Amino acid sequence: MKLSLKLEYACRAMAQLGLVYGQCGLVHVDSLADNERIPPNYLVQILNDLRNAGLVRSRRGKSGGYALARAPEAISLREIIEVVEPDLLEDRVVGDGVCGETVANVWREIAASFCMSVDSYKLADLMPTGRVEMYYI
Amino acid sequence: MKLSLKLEYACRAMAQLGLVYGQCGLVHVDSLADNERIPPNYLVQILNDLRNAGLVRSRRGKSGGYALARAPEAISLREIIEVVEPDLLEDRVVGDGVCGETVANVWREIAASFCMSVDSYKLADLMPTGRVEMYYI
DNA sequence: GACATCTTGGGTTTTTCACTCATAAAGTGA
DNA sequence: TCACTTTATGAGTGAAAAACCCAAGATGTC
Repeated sequence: MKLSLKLEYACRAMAQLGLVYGQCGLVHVDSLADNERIPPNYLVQILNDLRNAGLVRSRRGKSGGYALARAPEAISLREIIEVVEPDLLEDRVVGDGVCGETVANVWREIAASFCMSVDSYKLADLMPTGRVEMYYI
Repeated sequence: MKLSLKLEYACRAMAQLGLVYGQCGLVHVDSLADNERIPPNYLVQILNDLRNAGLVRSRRGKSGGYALARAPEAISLREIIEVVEPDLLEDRVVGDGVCGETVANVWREIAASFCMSVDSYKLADLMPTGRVEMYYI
């Protein structure tokens, strides 16, 4: 399963936000970037996309930062993929030539089962459960 | 499901070869390329890979060409992927940061289910069943 | 108003994709 | 043996995408 760095970053950042969900404090980009080893400048773009999609909310200025817009159990992995790498969910098969149709049909089935799979995973499944070493700022 | 052109070409070419399996004649590259709308020069490379992997056999010179090495029912979609785009089957997750581990675990599960899925599809499933318009040379 | 933080848009570097082309190797038929 | 046909192989190329970096602006808090 070839997943892009961008998608992995998004999953990790969301999981990290999930860990502090309910503590009603916002997390800074730099904090997220440090904890998950993500280039800060790149993470900003990803968080921006997630915010525009309504998965994350943010505030500017001093004591600004990011937080989940919903509970980790209410956000599916599929929603994250949809924001960051929508092509992974759509089945883009050309379907040209004599066997194009049948080949495309098979891939459509495979894609459908993949979609169902990522839809059943929730953000909570991406979060570590036990005691986690975290550095709050 | 974002599949590369190369993989789709491979599926279509293999399916096309499957259609003439058992007729003990070899198919030319140009014939395959025409029937499946694939750039001939590119198709040569793909067929070469498939041959090195033992999925296809070939002969040069006049009356040369390509044919399946096994029956369409005995070749799984997974084998084709393994040759043309192996990254799709391996789960390349970095797994860095605080949530890297858990995120990687989830993707491993998803990848495993994907592998099983493509393993259950056979080349025969990619071939059109009814009467097909084909131009034999 | 000073400062910290998010926001936005553009730019850059590296890699991958999807080919093309030239040349070599090998088989066929005369 | 020679001409011809077909596959074999490796190098090269143009465009696009991936993975970033940076700067200037907007918006908060103190």
